[in-house]
Amino acid sequence: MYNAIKILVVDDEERIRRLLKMYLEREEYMIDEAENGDVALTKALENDYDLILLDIMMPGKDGIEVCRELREKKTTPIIMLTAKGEEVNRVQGFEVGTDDYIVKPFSPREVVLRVKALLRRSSSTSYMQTETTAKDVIVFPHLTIDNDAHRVLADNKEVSLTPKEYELLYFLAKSPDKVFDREQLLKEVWHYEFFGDLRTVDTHVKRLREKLNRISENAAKMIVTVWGVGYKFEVVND
Amino acid sequence: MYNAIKILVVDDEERIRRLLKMYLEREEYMIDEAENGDVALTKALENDYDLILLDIMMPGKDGIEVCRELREKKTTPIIMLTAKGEEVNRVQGFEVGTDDYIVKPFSPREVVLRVKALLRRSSSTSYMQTETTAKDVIVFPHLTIDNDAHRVLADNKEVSLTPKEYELLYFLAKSPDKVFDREQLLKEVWHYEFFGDLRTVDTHVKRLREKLNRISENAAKMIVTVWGVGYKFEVVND
DNA sequence: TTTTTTTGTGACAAAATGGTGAAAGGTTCA
DNA sequence: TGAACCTTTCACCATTTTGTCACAAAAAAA
Repeated sequence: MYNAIKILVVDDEERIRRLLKMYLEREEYMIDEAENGDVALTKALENDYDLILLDIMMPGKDGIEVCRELREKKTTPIIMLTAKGEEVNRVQGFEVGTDDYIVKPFSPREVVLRVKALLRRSSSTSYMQTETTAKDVIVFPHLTIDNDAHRVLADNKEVSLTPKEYELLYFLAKSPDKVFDREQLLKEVWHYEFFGDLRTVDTHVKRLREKLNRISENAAKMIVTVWGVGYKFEVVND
Repeated sequence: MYNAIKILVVDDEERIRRLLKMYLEREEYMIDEAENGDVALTKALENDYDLILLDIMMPGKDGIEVCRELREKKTTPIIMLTAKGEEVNRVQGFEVGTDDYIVKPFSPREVVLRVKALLRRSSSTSYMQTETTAKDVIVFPHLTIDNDAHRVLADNKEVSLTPKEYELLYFLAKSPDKVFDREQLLKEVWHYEFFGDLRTVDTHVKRLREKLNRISENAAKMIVTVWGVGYKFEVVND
């Protein structure tokens, strides 16, 4: 099964784990198990689970502690399983960073509902994409330009560019396959009224290629010299 | 005054009670006082307070005990007043059913802020608790911003920020991976019509980083300078 | 091939920019 | 009111970025 939603079930009681697993697998989720806090933490850090069902009461490292420690590294959605009413306060009280809780004894149907609800919420709410605003991102093979973050990724690794380098690349990439001569580039990217040295453009192209090339040869190849005219951005076939 | 919001202030020190009463009356709340645990409990059970400010350290029945006993009968929102350090754990450690806490010595501004936030939360939440409540909490690895309580936790330790520092951080964190130039920040965070010195932003960023860094290097790293443009909030990989 | 034109490149000084500490101006509070 | 705190401004400094040039390399033309 590809792209399956992965859920980690953490409880010291084998019976409970088996129960949860059964119901959740019926919903096509992929279930992983952990029988104590330490195992849970290890697994949660190593894998990117879509959700974690976490019992509070466990010998050794308890659920709240696991939650705390995990939150220092990840924001995986967590649903707490609590034995009694009282415990709810502990979870609900402050900033443990849980997303929901379920009180035992729970009905399997309820668990499934909560899991679905939380998955729905977190897939749309996660901090990665809080805003509904359309993002300004240009994606090419080997090269991504995120204009919101002012970030350039070549083969998924960040390329650190200076402002002018960035603007030049962004300008060219906005109009792929279109050639610009040096005058146009000075006017559009440099916003000069009257021109400086046309060769300034060359120098920046040089530096840009250099930085891209350091990370991805393919990305660098996309800035193409058009002899006698200027430069253009072009998607090349490897 | 009809429909006034009633708050019970519990502390054995007369000075503290007077102080709290002063701040809160300025906000049009109706204040009642109790100088020890037993009186507090009696009053709290007889009246329907909208909120209780409860000191932990008191001769006789202490705050935690009062809270416990009260919780058997009522769900009145409670903010704990704690002296330094250790005590926070007892409250924050989720043993009791408190809703928020304030560490002494407190700033009046903070008290009023917390009181307002908790009143807002508990009035809209009624008995439906977690389900419908849209909590305004942003969680990142190493950093949590609880906009309800106006509290920032870096690696689960509280960071005490000034109002401007807090607003700046919150604003940036609300839109991760988005760069804002200094003008935008002045406009959005400072609400300036006409601009002041753009470098004011730098100074605040400096102090914000300083405070975060004092507690968590990883948290501080999330405020990223984008050279030639401005600042952004970004989740970094260690 | 040789010559001419155009582009790539390294070096370097000038300019721009952000970090920072201190001081001045405001605000809040006991 | 004065003290403590917060905010803003400013000037200095280190660092980064930029524009320019001279020369090497490459491509086109003769």
